[in-house]
Amino acid sequence: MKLPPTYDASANEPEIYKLWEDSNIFAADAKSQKEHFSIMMPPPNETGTLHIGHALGTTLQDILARHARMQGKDVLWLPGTDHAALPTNALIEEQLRKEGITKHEIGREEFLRRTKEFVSQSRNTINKQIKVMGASVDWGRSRYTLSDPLSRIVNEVFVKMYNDGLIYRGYRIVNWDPKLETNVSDDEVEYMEEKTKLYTLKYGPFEIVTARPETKFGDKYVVMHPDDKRYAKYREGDQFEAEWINGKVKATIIKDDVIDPSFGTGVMTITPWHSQVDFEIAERHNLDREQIIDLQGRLLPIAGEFNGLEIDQARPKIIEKLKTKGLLVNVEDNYLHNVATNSRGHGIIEPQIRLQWFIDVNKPAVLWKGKKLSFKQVMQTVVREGDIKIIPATFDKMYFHWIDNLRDWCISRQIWWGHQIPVWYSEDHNGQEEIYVSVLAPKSDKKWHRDPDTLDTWFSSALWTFATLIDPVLTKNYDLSLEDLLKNSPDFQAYHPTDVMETAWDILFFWVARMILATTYATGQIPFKTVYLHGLVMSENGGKMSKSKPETIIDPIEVINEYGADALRLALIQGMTAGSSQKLVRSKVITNRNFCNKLWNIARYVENFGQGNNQVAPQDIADHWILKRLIQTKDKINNDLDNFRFSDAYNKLYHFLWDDLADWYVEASKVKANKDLLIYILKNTLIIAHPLAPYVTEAIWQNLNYDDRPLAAQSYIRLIDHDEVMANNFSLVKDLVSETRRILHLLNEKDISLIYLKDELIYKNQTLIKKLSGVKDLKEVSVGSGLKLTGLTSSVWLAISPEKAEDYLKKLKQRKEQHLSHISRLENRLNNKSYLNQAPIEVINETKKQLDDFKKQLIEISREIKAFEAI
RNA sequence: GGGUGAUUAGCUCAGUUGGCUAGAGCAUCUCGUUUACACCGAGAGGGUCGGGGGUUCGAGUCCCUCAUCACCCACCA
Repeated sequence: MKLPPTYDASANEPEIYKLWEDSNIFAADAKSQKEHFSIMMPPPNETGTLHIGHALGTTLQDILARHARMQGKDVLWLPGTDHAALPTNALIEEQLRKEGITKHEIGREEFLRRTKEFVSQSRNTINKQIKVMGASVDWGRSRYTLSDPLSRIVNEVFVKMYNDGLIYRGYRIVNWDPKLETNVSDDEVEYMEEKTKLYTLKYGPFEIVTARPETKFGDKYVVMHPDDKRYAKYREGDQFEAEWINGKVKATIIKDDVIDPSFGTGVMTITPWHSQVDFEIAERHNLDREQIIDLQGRLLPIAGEFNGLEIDQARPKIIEKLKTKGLLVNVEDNYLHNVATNSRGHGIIEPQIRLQWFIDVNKPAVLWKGKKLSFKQVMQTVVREGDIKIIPATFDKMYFHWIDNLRDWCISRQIWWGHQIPVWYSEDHNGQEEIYVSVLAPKSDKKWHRDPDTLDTWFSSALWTFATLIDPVLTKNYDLSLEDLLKNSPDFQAYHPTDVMETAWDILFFWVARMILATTYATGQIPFKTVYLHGLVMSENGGKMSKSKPETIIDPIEVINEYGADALRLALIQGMTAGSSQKLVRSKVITNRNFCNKLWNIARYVENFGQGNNQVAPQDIADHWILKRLIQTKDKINNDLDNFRFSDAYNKLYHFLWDDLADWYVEASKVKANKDLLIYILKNTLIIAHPLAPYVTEAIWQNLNYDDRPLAAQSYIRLIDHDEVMANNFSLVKDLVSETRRILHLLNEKDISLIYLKDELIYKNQTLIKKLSGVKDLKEVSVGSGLKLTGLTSSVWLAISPEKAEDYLKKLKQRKEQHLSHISRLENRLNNKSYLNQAPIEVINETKKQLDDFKKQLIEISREIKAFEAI
């Protein structure tokens, strides 16, 4: 089949993906004798479509997977999706709101039915998109966090932690979102800057400052710094009466050093039920707490006449009342402060004290390498001791800092979409609450009711690397313990710990850290050996892409439709460095589309020579040279990919393919083609390029019928030998050609001959040199004349009269100056005793060689200049 | 308030333990339609590596300092 002149990605890609799927080459084989390699795809949220960040992650993982496969490993790249409890729940509630109904009206069951319908649609879209990007995942092993098998593991781990005393239930202050009626973890809180009023109020003998007067009804403690001299006469525990919003209150003095004496008056009252800091003060001093605001964000009866009002309505009325009572001292208008919001849905967080489930991160109950450690300690240990390596290493600091400040993890949520907590309650005969914590529901005839709360989404995601590897069939057997399940699952035995976790750095805490926490505990293994973190992809103007600003969003699917998946993949990794954000500019995508087309056209050229022969051998100097370059390139790319240097690998491929192969070897082959070698070089270039640009390479492979098995199933092979001297001879010819071209272009001359003194290399390759350099012809002479080339060991002249070469003379003089300065720099270096004593011998030898080369060239250049001046 | 990272050609970015005569792509300029490719070929110009100081035989790379930008954490009563 004759290839068309340009590579049309959209015409080739879908068929190729189908070919890969049909030939089942991405299926892992746990029983294989080959070395195993495993990587888990971070499961995308089933809330919509994939964004450009997913495209980057998918590309990097695909490169790793294909590279490992070509190294002859048995590769498992496991795909899947996340039920994304909070975001999904928020989305469905939003839908309901638009329809004018509330979740309470339709009930839990109907709500879940709707949600399931929505996510299954969303999942289809996502899976399609993953295919479009060319991801070589094992679809047969696709997993879902809210599926039965994974839910079983979620329950197992919950129960195990509960039995080990690592999960407890308690009254704690949580981040309550009245909008979604759930609490969220600290990490899910997002602060937004807001200008508001700051009120100074009179409170007994003190003045206090607040931005939130509506929380103040129950305040009966006044707190100040113990060392604050202004208030030295007050002692802890002193009491006084104060006129307050709804009449007189009895207040108590508390001294605590969290108070900043320089803020406001240095005195504050506290509301432990609705503030983290206040709650902690109350804990330390054993103080009363009272709820002021209910879970829907309305004031409670303690607010007296304001009972039932929403915060926004109540605030101005409260201030009005304070004013009439003469308690309002001052109002500052533009007070800048941060409002806590839920990062999903942006409900304003109202701290509340609630009975919740927590994971204790400080209790030493995790057995790790023979020691009992706390979750915090395990998470620190595995990274510090190098069991897990984070790339780039700079994220270590962030990781440790996060763990140092980690508090107990609140894992219960009040939303409906998610894993319902496996806890049941009942009353015993004394009316005392009885708790039943188990993977299965209690069977006794007592009346049990299940805890209505669900688990934080990240609890199930934390199990992703191993829960996905447990045999789903086994999970139906409840006689098996978690240990049994792990032991009897071939996939877990073969693929865990996984080799790499590749993900965006912004979920290092949410997810990566928690996988480490849960996996070390549940399996005794690390979840992965290496964590590779990629940066954010920014819009063309450098800002973050955000859903609220649709014009900033680059849709990967649109880009792929226009330029092809390979072009997008290559654009994303070109110049990318781990952990740093990058801007995706259109010109970059075009460049890489062109790259794919270049490869396509090399193949078109090679296609002309028909089918190859098994007898491949280099003959001419160009053959030896291209083989040498191919081997070097292959080794370097393999090394780069082994070390996660994606951009470097691509850079080397780019220049090999474009500069060496297309511009030199293909051109040389037009003089004399070694057909079999040409095909051999192309085949192996395709193999090397395949992990980076899978579609176009496979398209060529298929079109040229290179093998029965797809390119995606091929392995790197040991390349045939080449001769060093021959290869270097081509380099000499290349230099000669380049210099000739430069001079001809500079002088804007054509139809010039090259003449040379007897030289076997030039004699043998005169057709090649003539064709590549564009000279009229080559002649052997006994005496040279014209412009002598300065860059070569042989004596070669351009047969042009020197009078025509004024520009060239200028150039020569410039070069002479440059050479002189280099020479003096290198000589100084070599005269420096400290340098000679301390620099490594290779560096010194390199310097000597450089100096030598410069000197040799200088002689040539000077001689040429003299010849000019003699005219 | 605490911390981290960035600053290299007009633009987007590489530069792995210090050895660099600082690279690439795009853009610019010159020449060129030689049938694999104009999504092309040949050639050229363009940077005192943010400023200042230091360590070293040697600094884009390490240290200090300043400036600007980005991000993270904490949270302001």
